[in-house]
Amino acid sequence: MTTSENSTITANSVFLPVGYVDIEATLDGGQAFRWWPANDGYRGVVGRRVVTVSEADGGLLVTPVDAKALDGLSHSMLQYLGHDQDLEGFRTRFADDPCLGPALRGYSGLRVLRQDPWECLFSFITSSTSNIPRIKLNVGSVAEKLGYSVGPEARDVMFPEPEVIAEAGEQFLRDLGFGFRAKYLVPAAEAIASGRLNLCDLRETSYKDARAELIALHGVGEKVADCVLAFSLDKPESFIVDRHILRALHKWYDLPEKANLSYAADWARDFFGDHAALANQYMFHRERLARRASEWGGTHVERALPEDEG
DNA sequence: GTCCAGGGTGAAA
DNA sequence: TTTCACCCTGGA
Repeated sequence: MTTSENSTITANSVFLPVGYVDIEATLDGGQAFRWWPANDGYRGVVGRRVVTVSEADGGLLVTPVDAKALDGLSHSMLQYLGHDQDLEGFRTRFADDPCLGPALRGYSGLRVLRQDPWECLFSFITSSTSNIPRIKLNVGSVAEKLGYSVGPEARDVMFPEPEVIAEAGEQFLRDLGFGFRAKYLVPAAEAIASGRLNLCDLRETSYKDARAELIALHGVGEKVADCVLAFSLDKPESFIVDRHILRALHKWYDLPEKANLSYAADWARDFFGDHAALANQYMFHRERLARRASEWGGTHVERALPEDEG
């Protein structure tokens, strides 16, 4: 067993001392779409590795399916989990915020992921007028059909390269149930395959310029662009507004009556600054819990502790 | 069985 | 600035 400041490695897994992380809300809460429940945790693909992630005391336990894949695993996982983000600064700054304060005390384990930009872009173009179960179905099926296998199960695949998607073509995606989104996905794949657009370069580009480059793609509007910027391109100042978030902003903050989605996003970026993406996730999660509670005929109550399993 | 909403976007009015 | 078509899947 070896120990470092960042992780503890045992025979077949790595412990990441990253504090409490709510893996269901973080990995399966609408940021990423290819994590599946497995042995008291979630199984998915990060880089070239199939891993199982489970919550452990004071952090996360990460177990690669291939036991030889331990080298560099903790670094890769810390990157993926956005561990370099300013979570502490965010917690301190918004501890007394009327919306975020209770959210932070109730479920502190949310993180903003740092995903592969191409898979992220593909997923959020797919998300247009869709819902999470269907996005998972679509993204999962194209991955299984075209992705490079890196493990024993059908889902253990790397997301197909843009070249492969471009080659497969629009009809292929339509046949998989992508609907009208297929006509956006193939040109996007071609733009990246041809080198006309380099997604990873956008990590070094300013928020504003990177956003403009994404929106230039057909099928990518402000909402999808902000998802990709927040969840894969290192833009913590990104803020995603859908109608639920818009309602939350009106409810908790003094937003002008006439504010539309676009105005609200500008306002939120200005208000939350470099913590906008984190604020966004906590707000979204709070709204989602509240909605779920009301659908079940009750009211959402803030909890002091995460999910105590009965 | 029908009806409808779902983390939108682009084009036309 | 507002309205509408676009595909289709799961839940009510």
